[in-house]
Amino acid sequence: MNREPTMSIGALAAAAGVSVETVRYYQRRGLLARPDRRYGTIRRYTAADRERLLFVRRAQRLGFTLDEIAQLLALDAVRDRAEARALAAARRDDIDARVADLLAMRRALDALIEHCSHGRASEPCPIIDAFRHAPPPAAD
Amino acid sequence: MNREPTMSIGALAAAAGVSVETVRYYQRRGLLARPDRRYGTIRRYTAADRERLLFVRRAQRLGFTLDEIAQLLALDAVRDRAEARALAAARRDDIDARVADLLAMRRALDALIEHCSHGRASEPCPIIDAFRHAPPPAAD
DNA sequence: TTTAGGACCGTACCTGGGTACGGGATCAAG
DNA sequence: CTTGATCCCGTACCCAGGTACGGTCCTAAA
Repeated sequence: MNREPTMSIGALAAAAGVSVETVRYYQRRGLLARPDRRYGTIRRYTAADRERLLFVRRAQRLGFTLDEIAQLLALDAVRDRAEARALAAARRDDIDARVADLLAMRRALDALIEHCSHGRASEPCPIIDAFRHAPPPAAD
Repeated sequence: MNREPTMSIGALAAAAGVSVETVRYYQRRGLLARPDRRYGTIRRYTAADRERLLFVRRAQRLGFTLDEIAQLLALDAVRDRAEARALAAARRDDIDARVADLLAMRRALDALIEHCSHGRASEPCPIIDAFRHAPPPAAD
């Protein structure tokens, strides 16, 4: 594996399937280092930079926010596994809560759609009607 | 039920559990009408206005965006049940897709957490390691 | 050598669903 | 009549996660 800084920012971005602007954005956010310009005035990137960028994208796909990813990266630096596990568990619980929420919505919508497909047209639509007569929303 | 415009914007907002600013925002978005100021310089609202506001909030709780709610309101005005049903079905499909996504994330996280809790400390954390060696993310 | 296509940088803008601010008018209570 | 709470309105700002723009500089290929 090539450890020499050979890639331009464009090549790095392409290798991870993101835009150059996104790479710069991650640099601003502190997720990626901005290498210094030893080789002319253009910054060059290594395979390690590419791995780190891919890491960010993969973690994003599991629902981590950029802030959480920054934390993971920091935990990795000090090899704090317990903390990393806690972070992952928090994400999992968050996902569980969101799924439960979505399923409740789904059931409600399903009932409405079902109800709406029976019954005569030009009566008020049960879907819309339901919003009109449902109990007031709970405080969030 | 009182059809006279009696409520101030503050009373209206309180009745629906939202802030005055939110009511104004909905007016700007075209979800709520801005009554004219026939009774002095202060705008007054009716029970119908309150119902419409509650409608908006309930629909929001089922995951409709404000734009979709505006559509529902328009469909209601012309009593287009088929279209309302289509909108609800689209929301439901959207929810299904999101749930599937979240469950995939959840499974991946679970596997990582499980894997991480076995194995010796001060080795690289499997959670973080997984991001490092996983296949490149699919293009979204 | 010229020229197209990057790279560089700072800064502004986008979405969605609001929240906050500031200055003036008005209303109800004491 | 004054005080304090509301109302009115326009405008700016917030969050995340970027995208877009504009101007200058650099580099590789013909």
